[in-house]
Amino acid sequence: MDAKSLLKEHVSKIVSLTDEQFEYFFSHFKTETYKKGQTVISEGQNVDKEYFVISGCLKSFYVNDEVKMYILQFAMPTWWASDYAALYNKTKATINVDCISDVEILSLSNDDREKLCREIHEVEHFFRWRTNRGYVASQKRLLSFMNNDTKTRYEELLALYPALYNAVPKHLIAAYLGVSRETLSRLYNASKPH
Amino acid sequence: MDAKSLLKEHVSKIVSLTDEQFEYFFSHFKTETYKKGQTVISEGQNVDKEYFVISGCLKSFYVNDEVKMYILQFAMPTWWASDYAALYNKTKATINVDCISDVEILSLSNDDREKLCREIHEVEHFFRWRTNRGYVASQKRLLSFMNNDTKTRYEELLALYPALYNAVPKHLIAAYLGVSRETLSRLYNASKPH
DNA sequence: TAACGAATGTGATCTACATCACGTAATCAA
DNA sequence: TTGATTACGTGATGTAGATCACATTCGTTA
Repeated sequence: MDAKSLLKEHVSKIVSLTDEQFEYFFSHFKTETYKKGQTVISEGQNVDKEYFVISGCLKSFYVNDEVKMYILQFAMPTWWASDYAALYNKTKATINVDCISDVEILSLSNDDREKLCREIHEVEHFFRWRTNRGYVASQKRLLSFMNNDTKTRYEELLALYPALYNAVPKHLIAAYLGVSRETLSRLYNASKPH
Repeated sequence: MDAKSLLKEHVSKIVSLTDEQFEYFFSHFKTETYKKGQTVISEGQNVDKEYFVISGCLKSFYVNDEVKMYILQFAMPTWWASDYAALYNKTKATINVDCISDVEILSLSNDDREKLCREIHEVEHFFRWRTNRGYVASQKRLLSFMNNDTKTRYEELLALYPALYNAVPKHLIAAYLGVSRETLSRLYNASKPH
């Protein structure tokens, strides 16, 4: 499916926009393509856009002083990604976003989002809905982190993103789960049929 | 400060409502008071309201099968609390909310919030803003969980809620940090002057 | 003011996972 | 095809924090 249709279908699930409204809405997005491994947002820079994934897979992640990486999100088609803390507060990025595969994404600037939200009530409703979902998902993941062991979280992750299993290297899955790649490897091989 | 003024001041920081609009907005809230230890939301029941804290302190928490408690949030005055997953998805509560002290809160039903969001664009903007902040805070806490040791998270918590230190028993702080009360006790006493 | 339960402190032991070290397999670029 | 880089597996060892057990202090209520 092309970018415009994908976005339209995604938005239509939540709010009804007239064709003119959607055209206007869509006119604020810009198509961008990246190759596997390229960087979309990197730590320290200004962030003024968020991204809607059309094809491929992004990851957003934090890297600490000891160069350990923690993945906040894998963004598959119809998912949104950015450094929202930096975007909303107009501060420098503290997280990175890059491409796990070749990707096509639509970018929307913070100013344009806010303008669209002001101009079209339905658009504001859509973005409120979107953040609500993100908030609930984030709380759920936090709880799972506190409550469940690594194996359970690994199974949860595969249930949430079944496509990931073959799409991304295992050390990235470990970085999402917050464990070392060695631990994930042992875990994974322990439950294999022998 | 009385409930109405506190809510008005809180909302005014983000959006401008006319006096009539605010009166109308406020008319959908209901004052509720609880004693220390009473339950506001408990697991398994239907959830149809969210709460704005006027005075006192709530906690929202999850209890797992082994009866271990994990605190998602301490809600102080001007903070909002509910089981948002249950509220938004109209499912049964999986988390509990109860009172750490005597409290006064304002309740707003889900239906009324949605109605107000439809009727007054500014109100929708306010709630979008509120969820955005919650989302960013939740992501930040998740990262801290993955990246920092218990001591660092303990110091972060006290920086975020300085009032907590004397306001709540230490085993609740442990439940927020996701560690056992014994571990927190040792941590805390290790850094004491002798 | 007595007494009971809740909150806290602290030792001993156990365990999941990190870290380090090294080897092998797969992928990619020239 | 080959060399280099990246992904992955696995043993040995270290450690933060869990768990269990029990003592002590504090607060509430009768």
